[in-house]
Amino acid sequence: MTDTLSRTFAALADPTRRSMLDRLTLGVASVSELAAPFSMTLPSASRHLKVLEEVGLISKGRHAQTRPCRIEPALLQDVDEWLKPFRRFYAQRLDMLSDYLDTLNQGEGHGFNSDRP
Amino acid sequence: MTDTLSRTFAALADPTRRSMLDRLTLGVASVSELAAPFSMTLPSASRHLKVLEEVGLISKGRHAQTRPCRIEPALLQDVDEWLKPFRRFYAQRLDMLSDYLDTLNQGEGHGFNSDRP
DNA sequence: GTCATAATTACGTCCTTTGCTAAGTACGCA
DNA sequence: TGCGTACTTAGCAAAGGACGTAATTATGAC
Repeated sequence: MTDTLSRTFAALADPTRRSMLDRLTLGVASVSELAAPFSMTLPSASRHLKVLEEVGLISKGRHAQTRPCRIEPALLQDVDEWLKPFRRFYAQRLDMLSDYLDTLNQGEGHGFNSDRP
Repeated sequence: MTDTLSRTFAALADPTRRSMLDRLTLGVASVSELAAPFSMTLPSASRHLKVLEEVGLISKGRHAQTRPCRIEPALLQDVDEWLKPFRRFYAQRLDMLSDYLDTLNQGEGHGFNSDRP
């Protein structure tokens, strides 16, 4: 389990860490701010943020005593890219992509049948 | 770590299991077929498939002695849905979504531009 | 310098995961 | 009914993850 995608998925396999990432879509936040919604101790929350930082899903700056955290989107994009080959299995249920994938299936003939599950 | 999304990400946090899912995009395959590319023993590979089945990423049928496996796309779609709020952080680099998101950013509510290429 | 705040590190414990080997189950066929 | 193939279960050891408490570093205010 040493590759980047595996470590990314492992980091996302925790509801606390996903919730922290959700919070960060609203903007930069300190460790304490990110820890506040949870019932765990600050060291535990800090370790979750360290996991996110070490894998590369967030980065931390410095401002006085606080460590402002922000999202680093590259790995989430990697996850998105990994999902691509699977989209045709549920494309008809995806609002955002349905028209695009319908077009792809009808026209381009990129090597797969649109009537396969 | 009992919620579905956490168990899904945990199941995907293993290169063997992701590789098995990749293989299943080509169509149904038996346990032995899915295990063949890996250097591990058959019981270990079978256990990986059991993890995928228990979380709901694949399902197994029965055909003589074989257990044909197929992808169950619902959870991958859940992952896709979870990614949605993060797409705006890397949208300009996503081929598939760039047109849609450009439209969105220009002020449209949520309609899909149907006269797009 | 002294003190308070923000965050991290150290350490111990519990639980889960992953791999192996060996044994067991389910099915089709002669 | 007995045999081979396909797969699963059982049991064990090694490794990793998540939590808490206690101690430590880093910065700013006084």
